[in-house]
Amino acid sequence: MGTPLPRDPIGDAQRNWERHGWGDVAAPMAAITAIMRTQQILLARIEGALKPFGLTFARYELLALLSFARSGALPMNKASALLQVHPTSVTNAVDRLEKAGLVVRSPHPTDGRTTLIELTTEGRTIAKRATAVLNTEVFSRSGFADSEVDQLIRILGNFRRQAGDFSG
Amino acid sequence: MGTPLPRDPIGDAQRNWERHGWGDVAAPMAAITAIMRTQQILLARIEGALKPFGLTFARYELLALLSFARSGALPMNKASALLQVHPTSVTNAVDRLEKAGLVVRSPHPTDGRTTLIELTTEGRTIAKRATAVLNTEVFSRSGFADSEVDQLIRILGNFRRQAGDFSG
DNA sequence: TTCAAACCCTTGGATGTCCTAGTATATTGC
DNA sequence: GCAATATACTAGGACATCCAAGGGTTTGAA
Repeated sequence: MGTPLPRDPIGDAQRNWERHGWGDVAAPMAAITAIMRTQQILLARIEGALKPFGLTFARYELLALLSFARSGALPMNKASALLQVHPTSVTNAVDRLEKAGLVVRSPHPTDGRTTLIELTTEGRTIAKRATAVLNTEVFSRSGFADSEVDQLIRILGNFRRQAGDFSG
Repeated sequence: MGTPLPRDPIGDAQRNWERHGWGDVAAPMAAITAIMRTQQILLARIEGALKPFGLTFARYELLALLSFARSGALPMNKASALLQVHPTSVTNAVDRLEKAGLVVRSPHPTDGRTTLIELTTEGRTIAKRATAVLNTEVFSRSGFADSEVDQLIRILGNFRRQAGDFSG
């Protein structure tokens, strides 16, 4: 995975699709494959930036979410819904963040089924520092032009709405 | 993860970024987060379509790659390079595909270090059928307009080239 | 009021990805 | 020709994601 390939493998795949009679879906296939690959590249950059903090992207996302909650606490099911991941993924992330002392679980005051995730002081500090690094090292140098960012937000926003992510 | 949220969580995150003094990178952050989420949605659809074949996307990609190789065989390192995944991921996929009887490992005729992955007859059949299902059930109904597909291919192609995926 | 249905979180299992060795084979350079 | 370096694959481990199931808590309908 070091040296650039001489040719774009996704472009090749698209041509193969066309050559085998799937010309009508070759372009969407290529676009979707490109999304998969782009996600992989971006995730690697993000995880690299977070590594010094002992954080993964999944854990960082949870920390960031909590840091924006007024009280610094959220029910696990709410975190699961907002992060759009399976509840067990939140359980997993909270286990590790709790072990690292960045969050604590506490019982919900009125609903015995619910567990609140609460940011610790250190958790809030780490969240702030990690955000700064992520912003300066990854998001500010994404490689996307401003107009491309706008297009991505628009196109993927429509897609996510269609997919049932949100109704707004 | 069933009911749509009343508001777009990524839009909310973008506003939170702006509110906390990161307005200059809020948009790229939102675009990148949207890519992550879109990948997650698409992957779920793809895996759903492949499930009846006992395939995952990773295994399917390898099968498809082999099916486009003239001889129906490729060295593992070449597959790793073309799929842009770590060699151990290919080892993993080949293990399972071999167990399922869809590919076989064979020694490289001249290089003792290299292992060739070869499509079996059944592997070729499954690849063809899975491709048809994927094309008709996922790629042909991606939810992206034609113009959006073009923009995605262009924007993400530039990005991948910048990231060092290919030099073409 | 009571009890079934709904909801919340966790455990256990299957997969995928990456990284870090470790073994075997090729290539290179002296 | 032989030793040092480079390549190719695999084993083992850390994490993340999802699904299926189980146990506790609430809700709501009879």
